[in-house]
Amino acid sequence: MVRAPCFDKNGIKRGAWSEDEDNKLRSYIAIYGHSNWRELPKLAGLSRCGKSCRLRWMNYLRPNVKHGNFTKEEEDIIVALHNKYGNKWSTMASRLPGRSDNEIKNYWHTHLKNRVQKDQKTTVMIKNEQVITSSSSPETCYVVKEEQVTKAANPKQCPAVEKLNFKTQLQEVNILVQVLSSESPSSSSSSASESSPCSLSVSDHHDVLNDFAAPQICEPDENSWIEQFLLDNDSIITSSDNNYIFSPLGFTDDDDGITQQASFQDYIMDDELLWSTLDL
DNA sequence: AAGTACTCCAACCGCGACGGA
DNA sequence: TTCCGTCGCGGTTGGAGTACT
Repeated sequence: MVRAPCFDKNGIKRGAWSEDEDNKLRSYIAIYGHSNWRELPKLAGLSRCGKSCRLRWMNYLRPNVKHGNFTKEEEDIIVALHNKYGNKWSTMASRLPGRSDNEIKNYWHTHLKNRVQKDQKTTVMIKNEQVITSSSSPETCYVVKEEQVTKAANPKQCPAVEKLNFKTQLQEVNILVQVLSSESPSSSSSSASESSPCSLSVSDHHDVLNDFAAPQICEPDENSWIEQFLLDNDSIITSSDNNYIFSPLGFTDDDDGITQQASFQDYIMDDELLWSTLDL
């Protein structure tokens, strides 16, 4: 499954790397590092170009590089990051420890792209009439249409319920926020809790829910599932230094005291808005 | 068993970004 | 400011392995 070794007109070897070449590169970098990729192959006794050495090191020989199957969690992270960044493979790789940009790119194209495209088709089909189910009572189905949430007369009218499941979307956001908050510039200099780069705060749930600015609900007494969901899922997230807070109310940056408040519908219905709100 | 089509991933290529002279 | 060398990124390709006919 690799290119057959060959030599170009300058005597530079190309194609698959041999065990011996790997060892040479590995041991050279272990001793001298890789400050100059161009000079490295000569010094290490390799008939390769610097670019090829760099690629081999970054994708395969580097310590802590994981090989083999991606976990379900890794898949979710990749999908979430791709939503946010598009084809920024190196950015995605920096948030997935042990995976190279090349590996993520390959995995996306061979495994995830088709799956996500399928999902998007389903979303487009019901673009103007989106559906949410309650996580606590799946038999209840809400239709969101132009700033209004109405309870569907018949849950069977909700053909794509799973694709737009509220819980699933927020879980995806939670994963992304955890990944992103771990590399937030301000969190690195934090003097606050050291325990986790991303901790959940439930202490403000009550206030948050009191302030909850939901759009017009046609049947206000029957939206209790929303509260129930919020309590069930600890969906208010703060980074360890409390600089960033993600909550159903908006994305808060305590540094300048600005709270960007988005509508309930924004968070649930519009991926673009949702990601742009998480502008880290 | 043999031929063909398809899958997957390591490696290559070209280009833009960046830093130093 | 411009030029040049190097690095890193993202798209593409080659070809071994596997599935299908």
